[in-house]
Order: sequence, then C-alpha cells, then structure tokens
Amino acid sequence: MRGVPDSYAKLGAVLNSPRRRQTTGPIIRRRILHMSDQVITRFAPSPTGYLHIGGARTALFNWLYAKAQGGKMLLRIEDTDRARSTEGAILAILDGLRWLELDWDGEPVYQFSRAERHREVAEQLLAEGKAYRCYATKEELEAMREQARAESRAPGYDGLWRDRDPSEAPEGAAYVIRFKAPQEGQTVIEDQVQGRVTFANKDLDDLVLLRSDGSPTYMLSVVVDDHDMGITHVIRGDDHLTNAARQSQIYEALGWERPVFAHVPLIHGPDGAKLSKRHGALGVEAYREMGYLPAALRNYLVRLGWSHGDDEIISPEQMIEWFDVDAIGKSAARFDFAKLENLNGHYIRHSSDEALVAAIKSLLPHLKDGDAMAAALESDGETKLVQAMPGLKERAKTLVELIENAAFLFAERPLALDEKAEKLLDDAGRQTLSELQPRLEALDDWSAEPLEACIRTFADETERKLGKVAQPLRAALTGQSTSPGIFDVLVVLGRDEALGRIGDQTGYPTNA
RNA sequence: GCCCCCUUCGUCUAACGGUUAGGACGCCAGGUUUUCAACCUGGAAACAGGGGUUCGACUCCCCUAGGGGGUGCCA
Repeated sequence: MRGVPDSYAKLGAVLNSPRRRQTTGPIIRRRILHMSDQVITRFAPSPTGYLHIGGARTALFNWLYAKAQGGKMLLRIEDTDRARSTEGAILAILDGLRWLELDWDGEPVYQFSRAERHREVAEQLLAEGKAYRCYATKEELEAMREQARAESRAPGYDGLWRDRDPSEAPEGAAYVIRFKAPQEGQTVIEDQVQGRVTFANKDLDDLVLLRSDGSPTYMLSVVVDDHDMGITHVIRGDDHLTNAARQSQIYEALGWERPVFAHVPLIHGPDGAKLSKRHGALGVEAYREMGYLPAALRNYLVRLGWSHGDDEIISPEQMIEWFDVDAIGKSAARFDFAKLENLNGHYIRHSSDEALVAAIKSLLPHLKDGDAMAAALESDGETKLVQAMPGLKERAKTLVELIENAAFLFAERPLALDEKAEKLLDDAGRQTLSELQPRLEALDDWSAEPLEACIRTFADETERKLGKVAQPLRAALTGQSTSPGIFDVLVVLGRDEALGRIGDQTGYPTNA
C-alpha cells in the first residue's frame, strides 16, 4: 500500500497542474473520499467477439493503474446480450488476456448471472418513482425519432409514458421500465482524461433499464455491478463518454457514489478511420500468430495515447512505476505496424536464447505450418536452435521471421535453393566451393576460429574477396542469400551436415 | 440533424506563456560489414486556418474547417 503522505503529495500535484485547475472542486471531494480506499479497476469486455487491440489496451491501462496504485483489477464479462454473447468469445478474451500476461484478481464476474440483482434495483427505482413503465411500441418509438429529427431536436424518447397513468396502458401490453432522467440542469463528468465534460440533461432521454422480457440493459447493469464490485476507477474507451453521463444520473438516483471516470481515446486504423478487420482490429491472437511478443505489444500499446517524456522502451517495472491516467492524451491514435515491428525486434534481440526457443515452441501449435519444426524440436533440434539463436535473433522482427530464418537448420538434404541462392551458385560459385571443400574436409577442429581462419586464408590465397567465398557457401549451406554469420552457420550445422550440403552443390560427395 | 470530444513532422509523441519546436518509428544519404539485420553519423519532415488576450503564444479564449465518438428494448 502506498503511504498516505505520498498520496497527498500526488493529489497536490494533480490539483496543481494547470490542466486540472478548472476542475478543482469536485475532484477534491471525490479524491479525498477514496483516499484511504484501495483502488479497484475493472476490465469489462462484452463477449461478442475476440479481444481486439483497443480492448487489449484498455485492459492494459486498467491493469497498470491498479498495479501502480497497489490496487486490484477485476474482470467482468458483460454478457447481458444473450443473442450476441458466445462461449467462444469468452474463451478468446480470457486466453488473450493470459497471453498478454494481464492477470485479474479473483474470478471473472459474469454479468448475466447478476440479472436478478439488476432487476431488483430497477424495481426499487420504480417503487421510488424514479423509473416508470413505458408501453410505447416499436412503431411509436420510430415515429418519435423521425419527428425529433424533423424538428432538429435531440432524438430520443420524448417521455410519452413518463407521466401517464399505467391504467391507460392497453390490456396485457408489454412494457419496459424506463429511467426517469432529470429534464433540466446538466450532468457534469469530471473525467480524468477528458477533463470536465458537461451534458445538458435535456439531451439525455429516459433510457430503458429493464427490457420487456424483464432482462436488464447494459446501462443499468454496469452501474449496479460497478457499485457492488466496489469499482473506484472506470477506465474505458471514450465511446462510453456519453454513457458516463447517463450512468451518473442513475448513480445519483440510487444515492450511490460515482466512481472516478477516465475515458481514453480510441485507436484508429492506419488511415485514420475506425479500426476495421482489415487493418488492426484483429484479435490479440492474430498478433500472437504474427509473432509478436507480449512484452513488445504491451510496450507499443502503452505508448499509444500515453507517454512518459521521451521514453520509448519501457520495462514492465517502469511501466507500473510511471503509469498514471493523467498522462493519457485526449486525441485518438493510429495503429502503426512499422513501429510495433521495430519494438518487437528490440524485444527479440534482448530476449535470452532459451526464452525465445520457449516462445517459439509455444507459438508453433498456433501456426499453420508449425508441425514440421515442432517435430524437429522434439527430437534433437532444440539444441541446434538454441545454439543458432544468437545469430538468428539479431535478424528477426517477429517470431515468425525467426522461425523462417531458422528453417535451414532443419532442412533435409539436398537443399532447395531460392532464386538468389541459385544465382550465387553459378559456375564461379560452384568452382569456389569445389576448391574450398578439400580444405574444409582436412580441418580437424570444426569450430568457429579454425573455420574462419581456414576460409580467410583460402580467400587470401586464391585472391578472392571474402564475400566471394562466403556468399556461395551461404547459398549451399542455407539455400538462401541471407543468414546469420557464415562461420556460425558452419558450426551450428556441424561438420557432417555442412560438408554434405557443400558436396551436394559441388557434385563431389564428401567422404570425410 | 442533435450532443460530446479531438487537431504538433507521414505515424506515435515531448512542450505545460519566452526552445534554433525535442525524441521515437518510418524515409533518404553516408559509415561499418562475409549476406541480411543490428549499430553509428548526417538529412528532409510538424504547431489545421482565422481572430483575440498578452511585452511575448504550440501553450489561454472565441470562431471556422477537418476528424472521431454518441444518438437502440447493443455493449
């Protein structure tokens, strides 16, 4: 737990920042109320699809804030829409969070299981005259909207049944329970990211709390659950900003204290438009399959909208230490794969060889063509892969690339050559290898230094530049024109395999 | 239509009334080099526009334009 003096210092800093100056009053009140309490955030996805990148960042922010404050992050599955919620989506979301290493406290709360409690609260509001039965039909509602539009008014429910006596209702007609929202004055949100946001109450209509089938709507459920779960800070996408106003009214009606709100701007696609499947609203599992490391993705995501000076590479520890919602920007960010790749490359280069092999092993089952390498690793390939890793990891931006670049290790003789390798192994190239082959065969210590000495001497003596020797050799050994350092390749492959691959190209099978 | 929010290099961002407007990714040029990466050096590249306030505005206010979100018996 954070010490009290520290919290006060922090509060002071927040209140004194020019950005917050205008919102002093209300913030003081709420902040002090929470001062002694533990921070409890929540991530509340609706299981209607995978965990997309925006959701992942929201989860990360909630997680970071909870960690930074020594609090908790709870997980709530908002599955009140029975038609659209699926078991598969729930699994995908949990799996995605685990992969990103964002753990939550306690068991996930399934919102649907709390429907009875939600209904109870709706009935209470009804009994207190803060809600009412509405018998309007679909057609009536549609007409209402059109008329509002025609009159340039805010569209929405016009209060048709707000003050009507229920006895006027048609016999046995279906009804919903609507919230009797205040019609005058304004509702103010003191948002930790957006600042003070004011809504005129006349623009906020009487929302539905309970559907005609008796099921609670999202707007009711969130308020009740956030309250019952003791949520102190609601950090979510700013597509919920208007909802915050409506929810505030419900809190007010219930006499409950509101949580602190922080609405973070959305993530857009590279073209600035809303994220669509084509450019980035992929499930996090897609990022795993593209070979991104969770740490790299987290680092990328945290910098999308949040900053700490000029820091770019931020360790998990620093992230937790530095994170705070008031450093979150107010404008939307575009998703940029190039930067993600760059970061991922950095994290790959700085991972241990063993960690990368482990990451590859856990990724392989998720890859279409992962079986072959998985099998190779099962037998004796793992040692080779670890051995080759220092050279490989310098050259890969994703695990997928790493896997592709490592493929030559496990390739069966004779190797298939790609186009560039084919070119390198022209007559001159093969001639070079033919001359080199006996020297290598004669070598009795097949390790890096002797190999390098041997090849450099060979190049010198035959008046060839090293590249003229290394490239054909690389082509013969890997089937490609690029690879880790050639001496390392020679060593990792081992004497027999290396000489065998060279022999395949020179046409002189080696006996050595 | 109505309501709310946003606007610094192509992208992510720093700046919190006084800077040659900084960093990162990407891009370009050079270096290093057995290939490719990595790495090093250098370069091009931004305050959306217009009004105020002020001795002084990227920073504060207003308007315009552009972008985004919301406007459900979805969440």
